[in-house]
Amino acid sequence: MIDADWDLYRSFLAVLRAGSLSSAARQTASTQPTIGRHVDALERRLGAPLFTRSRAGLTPTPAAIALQPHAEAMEAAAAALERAAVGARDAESGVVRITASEIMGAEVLPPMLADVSLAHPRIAIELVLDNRLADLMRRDADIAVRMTRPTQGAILARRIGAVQIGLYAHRRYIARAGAPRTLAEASRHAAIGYDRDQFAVRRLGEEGVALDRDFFRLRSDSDCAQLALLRAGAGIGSCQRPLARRAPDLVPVLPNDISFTLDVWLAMHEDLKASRTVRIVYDALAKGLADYIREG
Amino acid sequence: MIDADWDLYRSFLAVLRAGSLSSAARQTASTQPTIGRHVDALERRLGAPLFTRSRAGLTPTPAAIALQPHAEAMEAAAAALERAAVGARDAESGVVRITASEIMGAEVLPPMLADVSLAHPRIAIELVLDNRLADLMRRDADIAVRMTRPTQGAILARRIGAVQIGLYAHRRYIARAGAPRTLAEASRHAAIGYDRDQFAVRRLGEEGVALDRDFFRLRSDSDCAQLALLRAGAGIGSCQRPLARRAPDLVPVLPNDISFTLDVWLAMHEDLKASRTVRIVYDALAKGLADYIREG
DNA sequence: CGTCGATCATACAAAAATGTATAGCTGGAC
DNA sequence: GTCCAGCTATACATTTTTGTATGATCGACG
Repeated sequence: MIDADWDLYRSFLAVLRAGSLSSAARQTASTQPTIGRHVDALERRLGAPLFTRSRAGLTPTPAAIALQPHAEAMEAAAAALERAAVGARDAESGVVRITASEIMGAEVLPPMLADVSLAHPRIAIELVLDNRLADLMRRDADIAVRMTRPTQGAILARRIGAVQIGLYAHRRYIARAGAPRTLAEASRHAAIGYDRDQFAVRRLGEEGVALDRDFFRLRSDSDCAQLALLRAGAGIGSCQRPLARRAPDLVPVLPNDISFTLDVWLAMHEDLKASRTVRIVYDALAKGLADYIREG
Repeated sequence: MIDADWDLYRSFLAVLRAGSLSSAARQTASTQPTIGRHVDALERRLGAPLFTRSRAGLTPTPAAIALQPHAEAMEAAAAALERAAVGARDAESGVVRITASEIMGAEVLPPMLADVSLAHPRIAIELVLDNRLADLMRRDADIAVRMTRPTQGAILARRIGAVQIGLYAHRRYIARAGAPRTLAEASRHAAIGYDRDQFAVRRLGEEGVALDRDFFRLRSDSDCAQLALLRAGAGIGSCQRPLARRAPDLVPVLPNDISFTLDVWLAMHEDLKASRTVRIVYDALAKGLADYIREG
């Protein structure tokens, strides 16, 4: 009988995904020797080699690749169990984990979350800022604030509305460099935009704004850094309209020429519907985001 | 984030099934304090009570019951992973676990397994004797020898044939008590049969042998004990015909009146088809059992 | 009404797993 | 060619987990 500890499968899965013991250890809040021992133990119990060791990392054997779907099934079941457990407890307490884009998480959500936290002192909130989409199915987070429609299966998603995006600049910048009156003029200005983030550039392209990397004179893949540059008067950049209106010194640039909207979606797993705790935060965000959009 | 050790879920499932910490500990080769601590830890992590403790055992809360299917999904995935791992290793070595009925396991299989073991010294064999059906899906065993057609899903089953069952008695018994010539006469003899095993009695009923408990003067729910009684000349009992023919001192009783057959099935999980090790044992048993049946 | 058997909870010793630190190897950049 | 970053493997101290032994409580049963 094999009957290995289920924890070993979890380490196994982490190594499969990370590609090395060290990397897997970093992602699982463990250490490299521990993960290594787990893999050793699992290989011993299963009686089959799972990885070929090298100095560069661990390469999975065909056997390990064949085992991966099963380990992922275990992971999915564990996540479902956790969601069910969270949904089952009815107390207005516990931890709610939210994932959002950088701008949303750093600029828009904090006031709303502050309100929730004050009104419900027993609810703890974790905020994960990541422009990549976190996986609600795997329970990377309980609630997601996204700018695209969630496509995964058992996800409860609500479209809050569309936030307007426009070009802005600080008064100081305008005073020094003047305000462009046409698109052609704008190209001679200090534009703030993305560095290497292909995803963001492509998304802009879909919105009808075809720009290549060289168009930007100030480049950063961090949305927060872009916003900070904008506020510091470094140049012209895009900004969510309600956010810009809160800053009295930001003025619109070419509002009639460049303007588009991004949908705002709020999502949670269906299994968490029953959780009062998650629901409280979800509803607060729904209302807060709706108000925010209306500001624009 | 909850992110509990997966081992906790396993203990949780064991307690759910066993109904008490002590019982769960026995079934998992662990101890009662350990299982208890696991349950405590899981309740703390999930933030919800899972059991109401009492001196008689642990009663699951509704929350725990809701969580059970997920834990079972994890278990199923773990079992599938193990089967895949066993199937993937191609060496003719490892452990093969066989489940069989008492008679089959104690009287019929051992010579075959001895041959396999000699021919393949690196294959270890575990033999589980249990008249209840072990669960191949859960990987309670790799191979099952059964007397009924397996009904579970992804099971590879082969009908080896039908073994004849008849009544027998030892020469010594016949010499002392005489041989019955009719069924009516037989009812005055010392009959060997089942004690409280309803399943066995009902199965006899289905075969057209309607007998109640009082018919038997020598009762045991252990098939091995019944056979030993028969061999010791204690009375008249049923026996597989090939088995009886091996014992020179057992003579048939009323062979024309009472005789029926039991199918013999050999089963393994489909996932294990690829395993050379399991396949070797499976094929050896298939051949050995076919020869055995032909002896009758 | 007491006894027996089975249960959970707790204290303490033993065993096992983990983390820290370090050595050694490898591949790519300059 | 050398350096650097990143990786695995190993030794050792520490922490954590586990097991043993025991006490206390409850219910079945005679």
